[in-house]
Amino acid sequence: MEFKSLVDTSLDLNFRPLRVPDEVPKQEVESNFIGLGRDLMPIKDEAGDLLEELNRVSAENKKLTEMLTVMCQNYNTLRNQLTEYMSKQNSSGGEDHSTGSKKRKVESNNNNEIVKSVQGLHSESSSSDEDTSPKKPREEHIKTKTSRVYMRTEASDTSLIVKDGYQWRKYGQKVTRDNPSPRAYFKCSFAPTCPVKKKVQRSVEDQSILVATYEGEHNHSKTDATGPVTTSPSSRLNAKSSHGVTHSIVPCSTTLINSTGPTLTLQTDQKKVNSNTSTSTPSGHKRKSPGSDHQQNRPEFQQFLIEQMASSLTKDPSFQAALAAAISGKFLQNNHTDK
DNA sequence: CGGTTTTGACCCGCGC
DNA sequence: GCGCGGGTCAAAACCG
Repeated sequence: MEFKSLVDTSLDLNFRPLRVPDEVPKQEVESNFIGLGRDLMPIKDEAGDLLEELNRVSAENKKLTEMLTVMCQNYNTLRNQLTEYMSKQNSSGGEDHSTGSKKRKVESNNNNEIVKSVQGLHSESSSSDEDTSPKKPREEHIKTKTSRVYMRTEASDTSLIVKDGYQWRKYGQKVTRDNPSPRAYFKCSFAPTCPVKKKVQRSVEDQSILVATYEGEHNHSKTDATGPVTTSPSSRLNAKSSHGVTHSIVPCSTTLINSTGPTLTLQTDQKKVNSNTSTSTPSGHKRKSPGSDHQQNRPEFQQFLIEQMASSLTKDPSFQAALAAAISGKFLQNNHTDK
């Protein structure tokens, strides 16, 4: 995929003095300056020191959350681009015929990407459309084209939501025999005008992978789908840069937040940040936060960094969990020190 | 209040 | 013909 080559992702979070902690976020910091103050300074100095440190940590915390927001935006932008790219490919190449392989089972997929078009694997379209379907009633199945999209999420995330820029209405859920995970059935919200349906189910082999099977083609654009309805978070995100805060979950946070324990802190703060950033330049140009005069203030570096991180997000779920844990850890730390 | 989600019931095709 | 299983319906619950 081209998008992958666009942003190479060797993630380097060490651009700032305080690293994003993988394991010992809070206690290490605490003990560091507690010990420092106890040995060398009187109590007042220690308190001042703590305050200073607290301010620093708060500023970093704020910046981290801003970065996270920007990251989410970039992530979703990339994903939307990818989705559009895939749908273009499907409509151009996947319609006529593809390979003639056929099987219904979910193919094994050891994908590292977050979304994977399975143009080559797909096969489902051919099974129902062309090869072997004298048995199937032909009314719809001959016309409809099917395609599959694989999306990596956290295994703990049970939402079965595949954000593809369209609005979907869930009309059923079923536990199928060959897969313990429930399969969700969605219709396009524009139905009956738009006949598209999709099925979403976790992969049997890798619970962190959602398999979305699309049937039919949208007769409207994604942008048509932007609206007050709730099932299309990614489109909402795109609109968000101009609208400001939405009261639902930030799109990529469905993965991020659901995947980690301390969800509330992160989520509410994202809302805060969003409301802040709504006044600034949208889509990846975040404003400077006060007191940060490191190299990351250079826009090109920021851009590069953001792209790196966004791409990293798309590839490494554990990174998402680690980042969310780090940020929420900071929040907890702040709360703890405030009291 | 309107739209969405949930979920049990129902329908229907397929294999035996 | 019967049972199974996937897909859909529809009423109730939920939500903003």
